[in-house]
Amino acid sequence: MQYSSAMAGLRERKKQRTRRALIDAALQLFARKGYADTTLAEIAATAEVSTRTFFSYFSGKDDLLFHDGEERMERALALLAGRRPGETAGALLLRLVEAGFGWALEDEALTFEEAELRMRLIMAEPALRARALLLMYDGQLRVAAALRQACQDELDEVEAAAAVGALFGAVKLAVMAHLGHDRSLKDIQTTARRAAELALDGLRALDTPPAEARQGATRAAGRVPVEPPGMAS
Amino acid sequence: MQYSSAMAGLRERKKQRTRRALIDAALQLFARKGYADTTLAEIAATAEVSTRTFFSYFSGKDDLLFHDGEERMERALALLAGRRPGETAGALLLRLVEAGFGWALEDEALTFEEAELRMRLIMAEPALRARALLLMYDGQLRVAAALRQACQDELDEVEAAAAVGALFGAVKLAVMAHLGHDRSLKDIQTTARRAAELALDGLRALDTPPAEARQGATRAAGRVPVEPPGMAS
DNA sequence: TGCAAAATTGCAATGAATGAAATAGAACTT
DNA sequence: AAGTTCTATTTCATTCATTGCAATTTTGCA
Repeated sequence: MQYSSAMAGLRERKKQRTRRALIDAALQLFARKGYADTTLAEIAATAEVSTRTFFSYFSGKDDLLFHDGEERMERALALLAGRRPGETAGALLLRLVEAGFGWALEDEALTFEEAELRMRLIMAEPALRARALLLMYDGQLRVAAALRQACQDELDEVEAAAAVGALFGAVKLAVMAHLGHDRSLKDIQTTARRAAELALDGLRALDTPPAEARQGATRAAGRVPVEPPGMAS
Repeated sequence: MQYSSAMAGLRERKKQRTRRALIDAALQLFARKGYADTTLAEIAATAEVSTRTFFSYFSGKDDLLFHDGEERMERALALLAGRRPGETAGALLLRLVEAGFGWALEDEALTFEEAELRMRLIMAEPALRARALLLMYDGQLRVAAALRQACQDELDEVEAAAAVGALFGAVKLAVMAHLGHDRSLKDIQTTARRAAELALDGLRALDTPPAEARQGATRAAGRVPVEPPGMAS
């Protein structure tokens, strides 16, 4: 225990380089041959390390694609911990969603191409989809716990969990279902906002289709009147 | 193609028996030694078939535990297709949630012990949790599509997906977070109902903690007045 | 009984993942 | 600078899930 955690030794720098080399090698191979058809041996060889070494950097082949999740999570938890004085639980959660978009966009160290490749791989490979969902799920549990902490006496455990589950569940499914049609970042963001608004307002807001009372004060955002009025299969 | 799908030939009955034998053997071994420490070879040996044969019944070790998902899904889709004349989208979804509980309870061919064992295994093994979440996710997409179909002109794609995601997301996370404390079926059901109500009413319903207007007509269920009125942090 | 389809099996191979011991490379000490 | 300690890497062996293929057995039916 010579020096503290924030070191700059050669050893540490080398490890970071190897880590990047593994990720880059993997992404490149995945892009070229697909996820399933790329072996760990190939990845390790391309990154110039032994196959065994791979496992001291990542817990498995899939872990490679989800290496930056923890950092995001910590920022999310920090945001929740920094709840503003008069802020309601709903507003706090909404702020988290918006902040998440900001983080995703301003993320250096992750080009658009990489992000898109990753998304394509995840959608194509069930194993990766499952892993992604697991991370979301575990993350939501942590967010729910943090929300409960931030709102102490206002929310019980079930309410906090339900709120988080509803909000992110809505956003997730809406974005995923909408994906495949278009892929403009802007459109996705709009979709996510609509879904979030819907979760905040409650599903019953959908129960009055014959135009009326749909302009609740909180309904100001998103919601461009774009869809064709009539439609059938 | 001598006879149609509903046959009773010896061949078919034997297959069903083998299938059950595999499931039973697996559950028994999982219960005794845990999921990870049970090999396919052991399962196959216990069920008196070759290891290779296992794969003509299940797609993998994990598939064994999720064999009854498709049937439930079909019932769910049928329920959605049978939307009642004046029924709102929210009411329809709520009816689906309630029906789901009914199905889970009146399910012969699955004892409480089995259900509980399965739940324990899924919670303990990340790989199984991931698989379960994947099934839920894919299922929700199908439910959203069916809901969209059932409500034709009332919901666009994003609204349908968001509604389904919010409702089931809330129920899922609330139940999961609440699990571990108690395990009474009744309690779980109550938790699920509260979460569903919350998703239907919208998260903003939580935004007015200083007692007032919290007795919306739809808020009749659960919700015992337990929390301390005051709050600060 | 005998034939055709379907199910089962044995065998081999691939690839992910893990454990253990040996080796090489850094960092620190004197 | 040489020696020592700590850590990363490699090598080797092993287990296990999964898949393809060819051989074999079982079942349904004429």
